[in-house]
Amino acid sequence: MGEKSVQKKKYILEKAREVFSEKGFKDVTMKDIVDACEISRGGLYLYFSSTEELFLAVLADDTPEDDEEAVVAALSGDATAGDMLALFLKEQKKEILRKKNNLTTATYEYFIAHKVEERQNPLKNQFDTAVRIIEKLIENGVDNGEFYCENPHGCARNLMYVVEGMKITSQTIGITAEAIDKEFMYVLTGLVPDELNN
Amino acid sequence: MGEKSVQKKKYILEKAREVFSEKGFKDVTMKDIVDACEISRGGLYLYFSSTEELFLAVLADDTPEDDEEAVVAALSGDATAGDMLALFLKEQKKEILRKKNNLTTATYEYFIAHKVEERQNPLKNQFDTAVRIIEKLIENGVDNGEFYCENPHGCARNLMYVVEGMKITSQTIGITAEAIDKEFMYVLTGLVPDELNN
Amino acid sequence: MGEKSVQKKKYILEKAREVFSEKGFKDVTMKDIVDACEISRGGLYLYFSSTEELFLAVLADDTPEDDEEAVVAALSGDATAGDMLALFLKEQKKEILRKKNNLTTATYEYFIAHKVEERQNPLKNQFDTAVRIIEKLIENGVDNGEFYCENPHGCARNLMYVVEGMKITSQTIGITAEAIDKEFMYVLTGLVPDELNN
Amino acid sequence: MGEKSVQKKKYILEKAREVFSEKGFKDVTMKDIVDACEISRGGLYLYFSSTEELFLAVLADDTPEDDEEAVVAALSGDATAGDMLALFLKEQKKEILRKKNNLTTATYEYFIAHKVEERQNPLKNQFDTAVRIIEKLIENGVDNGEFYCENPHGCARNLMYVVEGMKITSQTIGITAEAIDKEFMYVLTGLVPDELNN
DNA sequence: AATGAATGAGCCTTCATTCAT
DNA sequence: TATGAATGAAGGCTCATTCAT
Repeated sequence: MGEKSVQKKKYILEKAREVFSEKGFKDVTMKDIVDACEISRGGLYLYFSSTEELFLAVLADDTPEDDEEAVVAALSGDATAGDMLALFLKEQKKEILRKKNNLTTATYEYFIAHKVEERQNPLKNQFDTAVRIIEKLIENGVDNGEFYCENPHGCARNLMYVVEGMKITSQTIGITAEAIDKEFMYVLTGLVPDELNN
Repeated sequence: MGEKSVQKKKYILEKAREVFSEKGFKDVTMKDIVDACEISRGGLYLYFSSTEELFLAVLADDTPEDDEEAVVAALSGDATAGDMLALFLKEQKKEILRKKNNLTTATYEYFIAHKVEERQNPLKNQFDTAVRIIEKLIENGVDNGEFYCENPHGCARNLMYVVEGMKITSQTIGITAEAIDKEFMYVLTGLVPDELNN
Repeated sequence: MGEKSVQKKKYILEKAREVFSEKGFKDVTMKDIVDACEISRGGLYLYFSSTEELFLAVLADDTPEDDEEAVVAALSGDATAGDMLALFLKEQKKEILRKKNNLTTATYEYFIAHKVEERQNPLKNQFDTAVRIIEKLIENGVDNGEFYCENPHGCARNLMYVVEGMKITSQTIGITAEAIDKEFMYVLTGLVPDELNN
Repeated sequence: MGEKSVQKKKYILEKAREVFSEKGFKDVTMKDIVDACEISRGGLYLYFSSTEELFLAVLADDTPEDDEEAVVAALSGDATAGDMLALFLKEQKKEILRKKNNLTTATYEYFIAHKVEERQNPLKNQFDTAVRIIEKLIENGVDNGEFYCENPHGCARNLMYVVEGMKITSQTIGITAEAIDKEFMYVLTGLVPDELNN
């Protein structure tokens, strides 16, 4: 596959991303992709042979770097732990509320229907990565007295389950920005040393 | 609709429940239901005209009572608050891990794809009901010294988001009984008065 | 499947027979059958789900009785053995030359491509039945002095291989009525007692 | 077309032969050939523009010489007529039973579906050539007293129909080495002078 | 000569939905 | 009420064939 094909493959993935973000996973047909890309049916099959394959490629296309960026930002910045945690939560909030170009629905639909080996499950990897980042942040915060926490790992994991809970709630029930803030506030309050809470 | 029809409708819902619990929502066709019920295609349409309608009816069929039972049990029992909360969490755990006759997948699939008016969203109602129950339990616990908690409502809500997070995680990534226990333990630890934690 | 459906199934088989006799087996698509029957695509699938299934049904539909008739005619008639053998060969000739409503092409195409358990192979059964019939005829002829033959079974088998050879030759190279006559004559000459040959 | 092109054409035919011998004729697509040759789609079309053209070229590529060789061998050898006929039949038997690199299936599929002018029909030519060879052999045998036969041409033709019959039987029903031997034996017995048969 | 991306026709198959009985 | 045959739209997929490079 030459240089040109690589371009086209990228182009298809871009368009596919739009389609998945709009229709989720299960409702998307190869025809939808074909229409979105304005190419021929056969043309699409030269690059991808199923919506499954396409979706995994879309996912692979954008998650790794993002994670890496986040990790780098989290560990190398010289902001305080509190600032960084706040930043992280702000990102999560944006993600939870994001309307356009949001693969959450498609991702849930896909992974609900396709049981995947843990090792290769990108959701698992994202979750674990996030937990590690938060844990590190909390530890830093504890070290310099910003936070009080006896079990940073447990706390980080707990926070991520809350985030997951809000993500899915946002998809199925709906959630407001205020509700997210309130929730994060609740969690953060538990981290702040008692003397500062008063 | 006569007595007979009511019977038949119930029968169809029972069978439909089995189908949804096995295949989720999106993969279920009217034909699947017809086959499961061993009735005619036309016959099914006399009662339900789409899988959407059917699924909502299935949901309506079994959630209300269950919730009610739970509420009643929670408020009228004479067990301690701690026992009752433990019981509640045990139920949640069972639900999260349950393999057979589990509508979770179908429910997620349905409500991810169908945005529903908040008021009529059964997931919303279940969530809120659960929060109220837990809140009440915590308050009771605080009153009699079993628990320590400055914000019972926030704590209850937080717990439910964690539960939601674990539910969806169980569907998409997978989760072990141990992981659930650890998580519940973490939350409960935060509720126990400090002097008891040591 | 009710009375009506049985009618329709018969109707489809009739039409399918025409299609197979015109186009052979491999070139026939479900669409060809649909068009010939003037029914809907889905309609056809209610009765048959592949051209393979259809073709086997077409075959099953007309071979058994024919064979039986032949057997009965061959063994119960009161014509001489010579007359009956001549009749049999005349039938074979007609079959070899038949243009319309001829499943030979389709049959060859089908069984060349689909290896079938010997027991269930209709071609095998037809061949063996024919051999038995001829053998019986020859034996009768020998008994009453019409024929001379030391190995009726071998002779019958040989004759059938010749018939098979002419059938396939007719399909691939082409064969004339004269060529068939000449060939049958050659075989028959070997059966007639020497004194009559001169 | 330069020297180089001739080489490539030969190469393609070799590979095509393998494909046809494995898949018959009708199931072979241009893509199959392209894949087998590991050349480009467009590249193949420079040499052959359909599987029909390819198949005819494959046939033309290997039959003429073989026949010629056979003829030469049959007429120039100094073996006895009986030995030579036995050799010929042994070759036929090998051909009938041959599994690998066997164009029989493809050939039947092709010529069943494509009616060809007699003159240009390679099957016709092969058949006629074979008949001539056998006829000659029998005549030689009769001349030197090995055989007894009043109609060498008829006998040769008959033998070839039997061979054809066994070939197609081998494709559609299946045939054993023993069945072939038995059949050849039957035919040969008819050629041996009576005094030798006892 | 050679490549291989691209096209679009064409077949397969499944379903929701209707309707005569 | 209940049946189930029938329809036709829709999506999946594969190929022969072309064409710009």
